Amino acid sequence: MHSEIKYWFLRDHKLFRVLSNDQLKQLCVITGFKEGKKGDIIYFSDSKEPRIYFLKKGAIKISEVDVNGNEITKEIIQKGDLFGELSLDTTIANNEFAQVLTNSVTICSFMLKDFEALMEQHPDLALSYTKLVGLKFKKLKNSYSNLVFKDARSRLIQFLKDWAARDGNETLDAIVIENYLTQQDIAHIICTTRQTATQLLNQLETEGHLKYDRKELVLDKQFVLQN
Amino acid sequence: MHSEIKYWFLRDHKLFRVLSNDQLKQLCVITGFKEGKKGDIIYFSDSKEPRIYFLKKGAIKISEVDVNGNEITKEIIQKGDLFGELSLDTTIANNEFAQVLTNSVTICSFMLKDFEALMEQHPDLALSYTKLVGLKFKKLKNSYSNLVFKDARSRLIQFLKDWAARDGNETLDAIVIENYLTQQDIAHIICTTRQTATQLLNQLETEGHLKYDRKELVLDKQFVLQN
DNA sequence: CTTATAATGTCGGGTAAATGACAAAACCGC
DNA sequence: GCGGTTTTGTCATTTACCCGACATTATAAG
Repeated sequence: MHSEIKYWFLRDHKLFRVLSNDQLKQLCVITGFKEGKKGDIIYFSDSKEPRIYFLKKGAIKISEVDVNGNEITKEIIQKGDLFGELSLDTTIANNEFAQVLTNSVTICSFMLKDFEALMEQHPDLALSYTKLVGLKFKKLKNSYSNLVFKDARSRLIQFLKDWAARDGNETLDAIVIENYLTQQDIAHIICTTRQTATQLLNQLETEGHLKYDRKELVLDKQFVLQN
Repeated sequence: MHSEIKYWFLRDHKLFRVLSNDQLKQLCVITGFKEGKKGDIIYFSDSKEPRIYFLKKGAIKISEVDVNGNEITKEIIQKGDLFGELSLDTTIANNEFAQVLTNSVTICSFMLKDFEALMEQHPDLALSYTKLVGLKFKKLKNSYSNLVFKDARSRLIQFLKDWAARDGNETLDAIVIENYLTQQDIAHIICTTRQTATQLLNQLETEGHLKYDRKELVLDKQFVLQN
């Protein structure tokens, strides 16, 4: 691929459409360009030079592992989304990392300080970015509430609905999702154990709401619309 | 109090120091000035005219109640802090409200749209604001991890340490906090029941780590530093 | 001081979900 | 195809915490 093309990857994100070509070049995404395959770890949050990443193709998860090896997944990042040190804060450490879920990903990235400089010059950009962070903040608040108020089954259903909305292809009476998540992955997202996730998925399948296999997930349309 | 003085309340927050007097006046905080007493509800998140609030004096909690009447407290706001529609997003509903904890509070506020307009003109402001929201985002991520990884006792201890850091007065071998929280309040913060919170507090008291009563909380300094 | 109200203390039973352990099935590289 | 590895299925046991109930104590209000 010609490197000229790589420069314009960021245009896929509405945040960067307000920028001129020269401004976009300031971010110097070429050096931050990379491809990855399933299982690769993209970054650790305590890296010396904080960056922001743009996912051009594929899907990744943002996770944290505690001292006992327990993992939770805080967010699934899809094609066209940003991740990394979005909070612009580099003082408080957190043990987050990003791992590739799909067979391959394409990523470009830029340094936090370059981005901040650009925002100083471009108030539009700063405001849009603030809203982007604000939205992610709000979504996490929502996950937090769900975790406290709802049981594992409800959280699973909620997740499946969200996944369908983000990633599903509608057919006549179903929504089909190309499945790049194991039941273990799903368990981490809804904050439960693998065994519980398995049981609940089978329970939902028995009830006729979905069909799960390693390749794809088919959700009953009625089921997704209700609840 | 002269209304001229009220205008400059916001100067207490470092976010607003970059602004000129005229710019600060644009926010029109006078109309949003109010005092409140313990138990008062300051705002609901689904209000028609979203605002951002600055807490000049006192302490409040940001909570959510679900359909069954269960409550969680997402954040304690102290003197000098901002709250309200900080995410700048008005599309997704969440049932948050703010309630006064201390005997009295002093608050000023301004409308979201005025603030956004100001950020458009003042990239510095937008950038600082993003960092502020980013920090809150990061703190919530931390609470989320704690909720999943740690048991109620650990979460209580973590909360007490945070509270001591924010609000405590150091003595020779203890940290004294003026107590404006009931055990029910604390339970909401650490996402457990009142009964569990009570048991854990008494357990910690029996172990000699603290002394809790309705007026004040005394934490053993060793205890706060360790763990 | 008296009484109402709110906050704290305590206990036993019930339960969702974790844990650990193992088997079966699906997938992948060769 | 075969053999190793990953993923999924199932179950019996344990546990942290919830839930409801009630007694006791502190605080506020008349």
